[in-house]
Amino acid sequence: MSEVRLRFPPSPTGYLHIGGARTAIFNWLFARKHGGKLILRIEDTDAERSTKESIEGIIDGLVWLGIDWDEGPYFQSEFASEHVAVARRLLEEGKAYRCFCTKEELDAKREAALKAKRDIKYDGTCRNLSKEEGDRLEASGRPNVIRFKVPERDGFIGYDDKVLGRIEKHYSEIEDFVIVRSNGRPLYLLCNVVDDIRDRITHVIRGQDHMTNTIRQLLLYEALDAPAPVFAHMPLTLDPKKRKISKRTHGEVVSVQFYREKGFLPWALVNFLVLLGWHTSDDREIFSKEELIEAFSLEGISKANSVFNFHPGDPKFFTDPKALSINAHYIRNIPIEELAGYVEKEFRAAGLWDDSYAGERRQWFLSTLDMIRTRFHTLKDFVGPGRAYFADDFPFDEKALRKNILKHDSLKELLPTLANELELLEEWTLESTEAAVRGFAERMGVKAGLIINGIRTAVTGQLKGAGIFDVMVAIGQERVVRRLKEVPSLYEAG
RNA sequence: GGUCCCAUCGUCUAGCGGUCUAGGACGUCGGCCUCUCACGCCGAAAACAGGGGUUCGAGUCCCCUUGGGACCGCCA
Repeated sequence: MSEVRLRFPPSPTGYLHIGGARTAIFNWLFARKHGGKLILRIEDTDAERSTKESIEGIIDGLVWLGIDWDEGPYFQSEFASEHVAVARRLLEEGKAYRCFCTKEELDAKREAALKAKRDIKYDGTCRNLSKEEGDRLEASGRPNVIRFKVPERDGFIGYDDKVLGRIEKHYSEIEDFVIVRSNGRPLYLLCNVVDDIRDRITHVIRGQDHMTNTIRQLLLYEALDAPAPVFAHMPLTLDPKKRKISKRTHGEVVSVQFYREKGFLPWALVNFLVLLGWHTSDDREIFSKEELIEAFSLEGISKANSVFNFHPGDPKFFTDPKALSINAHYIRNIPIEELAGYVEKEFRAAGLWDDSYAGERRQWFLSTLDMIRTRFHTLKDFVGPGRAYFADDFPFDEKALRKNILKHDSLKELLPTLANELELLEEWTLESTEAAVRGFAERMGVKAGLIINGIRTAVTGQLKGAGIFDVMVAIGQERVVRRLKEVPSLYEAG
C-alpha cells in the first residue's frame, strides 16, 4: 500500500479564512490519522493576484492553528515549465487543440446561449481545425488558447466521492475547456493535476465548489495516463443568509487572524471549525488533538452545507456562539500552566506583564488566573475584566458602579471606615477577611451583601466575580485597603 | 437559463426500515447553588419542507414538488 499523501493548496490572494482553514484541518487530520504526509503548495499561478503578504499570512495562520505540514511550501509558479511541457505533449498527442476564437466571439456566444436558455458551452468551432490551418493562423499572429479535447464517447465519466457517493456526468455535457491561456500560461485545472501527479497525491479533500472541476480533471488524469486520487468534497460554509462565505463580502470575521486577535485559543478554533460539517456518531464535541486525529474519518463528513452562525454587530456574540462556548470551555479546562503561557503573551502585549509572574509570584499568578478564568470567554478577558488583579489603573464597569456603589450613599463612608479596620488586620486570609467584613456589616446594621458587592466593585471594578474573600486575598491587603479608601472619589467622578 | 449537489430543533448535528411519543451540543427560558456573576447540576420550549409511492412498518428507500447552494472565466 502506497503512502497516503494530501495537500493543502491555497491561492495567495488574501488572508487565511475559516473556509480555507477548515479545508486545511480536514486534510491535515486525514494525513495524520493515516500516518501520511501533508504537502503545502501555494498556487500562485495567477501572478497578478498573488501577494507575498498573503503567502505569509496563510502560513502564519496555519502555524498559529497548529496545522503542521511535511513538505513544502512548494510554489506552483516554480513548475511553470513543466505545466507548459505537459500542455504541449497533450497538443502533440492530439488530446488538445489550438483555439483561435476571440474573447469577444466567445462572450457573444455565451450571451446568446444564455438568452436562448441553452447551456453555456463552448461550441467546438476550432476543434476540427486541420493542422495546416492551425499553423497558418498561428503564423499570421492570431493569438490562441489551448483547449482540452474531450473524448467523443457515449456514456458517463464518474468517480466515487467519499462524501457524496457516485458522481457522474455524460461526456457530451463536458465542454472543451481551456488549459492554456493565449499568453502561453497554463491554467489552474491543468497545473493542479500536473502538480498532484508529481506530488503523488492520493487523496484530495476540498470544497464542493470544486465538484465540476473534478470531472474535467478526471479527463486530464486519463489523458496523462496517471491514476486519479480519491476525492472527497466537503460541504461549504455559509453565512446566516446561506451565502458562501468570502473575504470580500464578510471581512475580518471570517479570517483566522481575527480570532487570534479576539483572544481565541488556536485549538478551540480548530475544534469549532472541525464540527462545521463533520461529526462522530457519539455525542462528543470536545477533542484533544490526539482524540480528534483518532476520531476523524471521511465518513463523518456531512453532505449538507453548514451555516457559520455569526451576527455582525451583535454585542453579546461577536461570532458563532458555539465557537465562543468552545473557547470558554478550553479557557477554564486546559492545564493552568498552559493557560498562563497564553495569558503571558496577552499581558506583554498590553503592558501588564511583570517578570515576577514567572518568578517569586508564580504561584500567586497561577492561582489568580485559576480563580478568574471560569467566567472568562476569551484571552482578552484577562486584560479586560481581569485587569484589576494585575494593575492599579483599572476601569470601572459603569453598571457595577451605579448598582453596587453610587446607588448607596452610605457606602461612601462605610467602605473607607471598613478599610481602616481591614488595615489593622494582622492576618489576611479567607477566614480573617470574612470575619472582619461580616462583623463590620453586623455592627453597622447593614446587610453583608451590600458591603460585599460594594467591595467587589470598588476593588475590581466589576459587577461579578469570584467569591469576595478569595478576591480580597488575591488582590492583597494593601491594595484592597487603598481601593476602599478611594471610594469617596468615585462619587465625585460620577 | 443549463449542469450538479443538498434538505432533522434558531445554529452545529445523532439517526444508516421497527429500540423515534426523534437524542446531544450551543443559544434561549426557568430552577438549584449563592455575597454577585460564572462554573456545575436539574428542568422547559424548540425540528423530521410538502406530496406521492415501496413496505406489515419510513425521519430512514424511490419519485415529484418546493426550498437552499455550487459551478457555468484565457481566476484558483
